[in-house]
Amino acid sequence: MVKKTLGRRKVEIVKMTKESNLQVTFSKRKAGLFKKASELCTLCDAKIAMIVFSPAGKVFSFGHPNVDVLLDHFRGRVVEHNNTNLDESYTKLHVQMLNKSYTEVKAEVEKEQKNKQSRAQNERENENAEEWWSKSPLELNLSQSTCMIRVLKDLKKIVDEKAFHLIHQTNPNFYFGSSSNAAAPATVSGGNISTNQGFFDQNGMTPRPPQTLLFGFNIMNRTPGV
Amino acid sequence: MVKKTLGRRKVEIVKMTKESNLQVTFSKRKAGLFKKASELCTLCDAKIAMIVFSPAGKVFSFGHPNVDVLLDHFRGRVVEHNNTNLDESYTKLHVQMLNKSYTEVKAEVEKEQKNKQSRAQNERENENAEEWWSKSPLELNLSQSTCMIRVLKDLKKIVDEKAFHLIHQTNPNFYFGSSSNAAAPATVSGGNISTNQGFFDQNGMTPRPPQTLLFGFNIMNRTPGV
DNA sequence: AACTATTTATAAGA
DNA sequence: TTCTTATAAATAGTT
Repeated sequence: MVKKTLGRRKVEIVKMTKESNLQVTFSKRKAGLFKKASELCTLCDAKIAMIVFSPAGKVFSFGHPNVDVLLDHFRGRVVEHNNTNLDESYTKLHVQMLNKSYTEVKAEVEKEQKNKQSRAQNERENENAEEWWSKSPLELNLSQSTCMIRVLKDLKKIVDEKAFHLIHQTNPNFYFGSSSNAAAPATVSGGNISTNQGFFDQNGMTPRPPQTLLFGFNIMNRTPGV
Repeated sequence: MVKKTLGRRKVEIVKMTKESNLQVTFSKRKAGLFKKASELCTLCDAKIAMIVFSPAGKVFSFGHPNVDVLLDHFRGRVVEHNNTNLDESYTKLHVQMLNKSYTEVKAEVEKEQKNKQSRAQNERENENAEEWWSKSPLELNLSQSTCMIRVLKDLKKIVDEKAFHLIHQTNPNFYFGSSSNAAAPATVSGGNISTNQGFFDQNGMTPRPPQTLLFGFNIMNRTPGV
């Protein structure tokens, strides 16, 4: 009895050389990663926000219950939300979110794909979706804000602890500020820029202010080109 | 020959009932998730930012190359960065970041743990780390900003597409605005709040503005209580 | 997109 | 928590 395939082969975790494999591997592993995240959310009642950029610059996000409130708080808007004009500040941000677990979304998407509609129809309807997006407000109450502050404090403490150990270990492999082509690397007390592995490795395009910033829900079964 | 254990058992992906198992499962699966993310980054040159909240509210983050630049751009600060006072705006945010892959950090942390120092020593040194943190500026150049804008546009398009399908599927299981105990749930065109699975499930604490917002590097081998 | 042989992750138990 | 072990699950290479 001959073997049909060699089966899974062990791979070394280094940058893939074969471009042909990279895309499919990216898709497969991204799906796996989102699934794992979803399972962790369900099993352990965890909250996870995740953003994945493909090498080509496409963006995929996973969020349970949603990504955006999390990030908004992380960015120091907590205090602002304790004030009065919560709705306004949030409306300006065009923050909208969905609250579906990955598995639910995936199941739904799969169901959808079976009785899929014509592409033209989708195009038309997308315009309505756009309107729906940008109009919806987000509210955040005091209890939620204060909770987040506590969480932030925890995070800061953790990071401070870890940061010290890492930075004082004669290993200069850190990233301070922008890296790839900054004119004047900022010198930091106790260290300076040593890595050139910048986040942005693409050439720029026409700058245009984003109108709505949306994420915080799961995009899966949708990998149109990595 | 008797079996020493039953081995891994199949588990249904639902909220774990046994509290005793939940914590260890959370730790294990979080480690696995971070490892998978790290592998995806290395293998496929992907960029990933991930934040995980344990049910107890502890925060863990993974970022490659770092989380913070990503989020900062997502939050609509792209235009701002195309202007002049980049350094100032960023300094105000106290944005600092590390650029180490998960595996590097993990290896380092492990090494560190072997010749660990006394806790008192760490405490003292932490104060210096704090100072180092809050002083470092971050720079972002034009090319990077414009690149991010493109990425944002892609993201918005993806979300808009998917959002339509999801919202128009007679499945009201979405999350608009805050949920748990908002006084007046916002009514959105075409739907309103139906889920009560709020992100915040904890009681508030004394509100205090976070001084520095730091993340974007990997915290692993550090799960002091979920 | 499917298929399997393998590798990898991990549930229980210690 | 950390280690072990048997098994479930993910996935690399192929079709």
